[in-house]
This record gives sequence, structure tokens and C-alpha cells, in this order.
Amino acid sequence: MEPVQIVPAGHPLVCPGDRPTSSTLLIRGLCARFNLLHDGSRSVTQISVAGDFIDLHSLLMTQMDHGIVAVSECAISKVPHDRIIAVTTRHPHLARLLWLDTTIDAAIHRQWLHRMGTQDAVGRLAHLICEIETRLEVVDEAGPDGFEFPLTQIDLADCLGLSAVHVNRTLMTLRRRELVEWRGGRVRILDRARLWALAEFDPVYLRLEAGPV
Amino acid sequence: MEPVQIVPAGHPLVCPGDRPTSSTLLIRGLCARFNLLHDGSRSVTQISVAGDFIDLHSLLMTQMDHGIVAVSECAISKVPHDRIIAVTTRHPHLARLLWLDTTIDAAIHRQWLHRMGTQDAVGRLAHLICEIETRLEVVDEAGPDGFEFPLTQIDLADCLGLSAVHVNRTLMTLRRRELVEWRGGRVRILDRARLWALAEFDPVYLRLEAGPV
DNA sequence: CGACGTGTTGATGGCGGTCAACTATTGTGG
DNA sequence: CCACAATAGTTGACCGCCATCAACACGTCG
Repeated sequence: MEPVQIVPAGHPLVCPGDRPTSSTLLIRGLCARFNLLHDGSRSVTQISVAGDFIDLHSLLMTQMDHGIVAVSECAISKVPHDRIIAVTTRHPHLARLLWLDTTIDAAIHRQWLHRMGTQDAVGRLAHLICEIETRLEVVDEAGPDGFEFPLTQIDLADCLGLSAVHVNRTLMTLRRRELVEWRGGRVRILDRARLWALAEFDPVYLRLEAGPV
Repeated sequence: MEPVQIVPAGHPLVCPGDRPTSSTLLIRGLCARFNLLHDGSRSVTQISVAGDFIDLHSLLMTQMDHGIVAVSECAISKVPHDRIIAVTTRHPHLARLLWLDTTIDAAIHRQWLHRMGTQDAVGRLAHLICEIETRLEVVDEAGPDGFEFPLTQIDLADCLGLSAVHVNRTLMTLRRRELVEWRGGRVRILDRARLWALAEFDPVYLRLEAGPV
């Protein structure tokens, strides 16, 4: 494994069209996976947290159809593809562990799809906050005093399929209802029970309890 | 591998909460993967066509967070999980092939997410038609005279995150513009160039050209 | 026949997009 | 230190896409 690299916020980690020869393990920070349309519109399809293998896909896909950008300052470590191939060939259960990772990604995607299709703006934003907090708690980056979440409202708009203006109004709603505090890239959940209910959040899909394979 | 089974249209193949001990290979027909919300609302997050391993996830996930239903009459064949584990342990490149399948699923999910977030109803419906036609062509189930696509407009609504009424109006628009013909569960594309342009469809993400691993 | 599911069309209203103006914050150079 | 620019956040006005409700047409099946 290569030594740890520090990547500044806003820096691209993978660009659409790349053919990477290594995959990247995220050690600290937040990344966003995004797709582009020809007209320049951008969708964020996933947020990666510490511990995620952010472009494991590139091991199997010949060419990237999307990009990944650092949202905050990140610590990463690159693992050459041939090394992964070698290790997983020797240890099939490791292959299955990584494969499980891909499967969880897909499950999260399905949840996002579901939210996009059925929930309104308030529900979608609330759900995003719940998901990120839950995932950050696992890696001990979220506690009773909240967590770092330095997305701009423009980034949030791309996550939620909303306009930046409406993200603002939606955030205001959550603040006015005293559900969350959101200042300077830091989020604190004030009333988790009500927020979960509003978001219809149910963490099962994150498979945090997944047993050994 | 178990013998081939025939499943009638509308029949559930996997229910949310199941813990399957085998995965299902779809040999003929169409299936829909769906997520449920507590309030009963349903989202279709994926359409599976012949050749797809429709619940490969269940190999690695302990419990299903979604269901799969037969949309048309389907021919399936179940493969016990221990058999898959055994084969992929012995042949790591087979494991990677199946893993690639999961990766493509995720890529399709990201496309759907992108569409949900950025396109209007006409664009989303057009894109769905393009994607299904392209995937069916590969397995020789779509030709110049169209393809079978027996989704009700209610199913379509769940796919696209629209109301059934608006799906109807949107379909009418595509018909009036003489882009598609849609009668009795059969779809024919009348002007592929214009439909692709309207949908901003670009088949790269389906990775149909993916080389050996 | 009537019941039922699906498809079709009209009327109405709300969520959220768009445009615009303004504020707050940061960083830059003079 | 201040002037200025640039980016992000905030709020208001207006309007369009799409949800909702409702009514009706059509086919299938009991």
C-alpha cells in the first residue's frame, strides 16, 4: 500500500473517463461521487466517509463514468489494482468482503433513489443528515456535539436534486422546527427522534450489523 | 443448478426481509426490484432483463431490504449460495465477473439517480425506454419491431417517481411527437435519434463493452 | 350483467424552479 | 488599513411542472 497522501478540499480524486490502475482508501475526510450530464448539470450520487473504498469500482470497470471530489481535506491511501487482484485471489473471503462493500453502495443508492422518488425536500434533507450521522458515528467522527459536514448548499442541491435556493429554504425549515443546528460546516442534531420520524429513517439498509461471510 | 422454473407475471420472487439461501438467474422475462416505505409507497429501483442475476446481493447481505417481483412471465433458475461460494473460491476470475455484475447494477442506479435529480418527466421516461431497449437488444429480445414491455402505467410511475396520471400524459407527449409507439405492453421506437437526444441517453454506463478482467 | 383494473382527460392547487436583490464572509491587492 | 472582488447564504416575487381529485372509457373476468 502506498503511503498516506493528504488532499485539499475541492481537489478531484477521480475524473470521469479515467482508467485508474489503483483504488483509493479514504482514511479521513469526506468525498462526493458525482455524475455529469452533457449540459454540465451535476448530480452527487454518493457521499463517502472515512473507511470507505471510494473507487473500488475502477478495479472492474474499464473506464470511469463518474468522478470523485474531496469535499473536505482528505487523507487517502492508494492500493494498486494488481495488488488487490493478488490478495483476493489468494483469500476469497477478502474478495467477498470487498464485494460486500460494493453491494452496500448499491443498497445506499437504492435508498437515495427511493427518497428522490417519494419524499419532498424536507424529508430528503432530513434523511441525508440521518444517514451521514449514522455512518460517521460508526467511525467515531460524530458525537453528541455533532459532526463536520462542510458541504455548501450548492453541493446539497446536487445531492438532493433541488435548487440551491430551495435547499436554503428547506434548511431554514429544519432550523425553525429546532431539529438541527447547522453552522460553518458543522451539523448538530437537536431532536433525533423527531428528525428520524420526519425522514422516515431506518438504518437497516446500511447493513451495519452485517455478520461475517 | 436447479431446473428451470416458470413464474407467472405478478408473482413475487423475493420479499423484503427474506434471508434467501440461493440466488436467482433470470432466463426469460422481466423483473422489477422495489423498495417499500413504511407508509406503503413503492419505488421501483431496477428493471432486470434476461441474463441478469437478479438477487446476487442476497449472497452477501444477510437480509433483503427490498423485494423483487416478476413483471411478465419469467423463466428462472435458482443457484444455491454454497454452490456459488464454492465455485468462486476455486475460480477467482468468476468471482470478479459476478462482482462486476454488482458494479454495473450500481452504475445503473447512479444513472437513475442522476435522471431523477435533473430531468423532467419526458426526459426520464424517454431515458428508461432507451435503457431497456439497449439492454434487451444485447440479449436479442428487442429488434426493429420493438420489444415486450408489459409494465402498467402504475409500475412506470413507481419507476420514475411520478404519479400514474402524469405518466399517462407524458406517454401521450411521446406518442404525439411520434417518438414511440406503445400498445398492449409492446413498445416500438419510431425515431431513435430524436429519442436518444431527448433522453440525453449515452449507453457507456451500461459497460456493455467491458473487457475481460 | 356488474365489478374491477387500467387507461384517458379535465380542473385545481402546491411544491419547488427561476430570477432578482441583498447581506455576510473571506481573500486579494493597493 | 481599506477598497474591491468573489463566493456563499438569505429572502421575496412569480410561475410552471406535476400531484391530486374527479369523471369517464375500455377490457377482462367473476
